[in-house]
Amino acid sequence: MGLTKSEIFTEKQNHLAGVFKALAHPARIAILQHIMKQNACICNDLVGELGLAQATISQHLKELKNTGIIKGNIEGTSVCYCIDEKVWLKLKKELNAFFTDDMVANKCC
Amino acid sequence: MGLTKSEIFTEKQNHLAGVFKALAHPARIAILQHIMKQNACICNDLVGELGLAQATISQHLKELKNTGIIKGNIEGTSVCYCIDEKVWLKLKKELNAFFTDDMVANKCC
DNA sequence: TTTATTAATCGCAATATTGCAATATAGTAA
DNA sequence: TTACTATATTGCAATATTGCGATTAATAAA
Repeated sequence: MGLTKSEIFTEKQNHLAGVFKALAHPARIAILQHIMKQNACICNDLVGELGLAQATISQHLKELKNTGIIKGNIEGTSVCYCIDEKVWLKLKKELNAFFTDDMVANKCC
Repeated sequence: MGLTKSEIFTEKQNHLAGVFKALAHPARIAILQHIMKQNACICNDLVGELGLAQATISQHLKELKNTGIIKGNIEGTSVCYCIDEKVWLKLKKELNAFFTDDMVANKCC
């Protein structure tokens, strides 16, 4: 049906899946890496850097913004996007918890 | 077009995105958590636990198996799925690196 | 004002994902 | 053998995602 049955899962599970989903595209990975490399903010040099159309990149930025990972400041005619460090560290902790805390010694196969 | 232009990204970016994609569904999160909680392997008690049809769960398991996160051992008539610890730790490192190594002090917005 | 420039949004086509009923396959039990 | 159980696979419908051209909105420069 193409429609995820989110009602049957916990909020935490839906949230985690949502975070992973936001990162589940190479363009968005590339965008984040690009933002991280520049010690300063960048706007849409991305359009030049990545081989994607402006509309496409704008959409990916929107998705990243919707999940809170990045935030944008209008600077004159262009927009400056940066990682939201608070959110970033929170996500890092969450993912780490998923990979660690829930992991019980599991030796069978 | 619905078709990700993976040619224009690095292998690493595509790989990372692929890992995130495998985890980008609450059912797959739930399946992994379920496997982790049981100190032993489980098969398709999942069909009872989660509210999804057998065919659907089998498909999610297949996806997790394809990315290498879990592996399945045939045990008589049923199949025992477990986390592949080697892969799991590798992924944990990779994701951690993504969230840490590439992160440069980034104070602007 | 007019003209660029930057970025967001709209609308569409192509493709992917999700979910499930039905069926197929494989092993066990009788 | 037949019957049963557990999984996998197939085929389909509904929905989501990806990508982009075209347009729009907003600001800057002339």
